[in-house]
Amino acid sequence: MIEKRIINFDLKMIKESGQCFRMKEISDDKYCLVAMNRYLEIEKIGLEAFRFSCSQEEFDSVWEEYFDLKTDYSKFISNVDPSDEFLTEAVKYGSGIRILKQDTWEMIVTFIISQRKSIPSIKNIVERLCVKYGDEKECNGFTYYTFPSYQVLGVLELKDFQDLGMGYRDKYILKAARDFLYGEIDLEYLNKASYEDAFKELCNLYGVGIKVANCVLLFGLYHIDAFPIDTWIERIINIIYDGNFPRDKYKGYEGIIQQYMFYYARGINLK
DNA sequence: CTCCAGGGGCGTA
DNA sequence: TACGCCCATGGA
Repeated sequence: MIEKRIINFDLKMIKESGQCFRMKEISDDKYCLVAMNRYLEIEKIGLEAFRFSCSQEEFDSVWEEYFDLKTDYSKFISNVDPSDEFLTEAVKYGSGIRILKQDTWEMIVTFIISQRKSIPSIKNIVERLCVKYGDEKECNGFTYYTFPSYQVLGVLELKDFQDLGMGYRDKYILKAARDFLYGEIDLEYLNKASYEDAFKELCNLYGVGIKVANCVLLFGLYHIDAFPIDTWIERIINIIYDGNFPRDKYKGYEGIIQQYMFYYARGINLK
């Protein structure tokens, strides 16, 4: 157990921001997640104070980077064009959001699953996949399941996915797992590649298009200039920005701006 | 280029 | 109990 003081960090906002699917609310001020083959609980114990259920060493080596805690998000918020009422409200509304640096393989599979799915549905499928093919682990008496590796998924057959509810996406995931397993695509390369190179490589995967590739780039590879356009963002651009969002104003970190927009639009149920 | 399947759960009425 | 929609993509 360690305690940290962190600003622009809201567990509920991060959980609801649609970038991660394995974070759960235990109570109003307490959340847990399974990520990076570990289980973590975080409790809000004061205005800007949090208690992490891990050692200082684990925090330093895993979670500080995972939650992007070295980045000052207040500068993204204060740089918003004040004449842009929607975005000004959006960053206020989602001021505790952070872009997580999640496992690349997990992001590929998760966002393949996400296509044409609602967030609750995505969570259910991911959980079933982990329970069935992840490793069972235990932390302080709590049993959890890690996200299955491509080594595990790549040797399965299509029928092994059928009771998980992923529908036609099963063939995409099996093919992706085999591509990694047989070295058709390389995680090390993806991690080091530029935005453009990683984008091209991701789009070569069967079932990965522009939207999913940008989600992997943003939520897994921390290319914060990636700007995924889903139905919500498309709706915002059309309704609020008359079909043209001024990305240039936020060049280099438009992915973070995108996340505020997404979270706000969903929160107010923009129609 | 356009159109549409594909599987199934979730939210709204 | 219906029915539209869902953080899209591949293939015709």
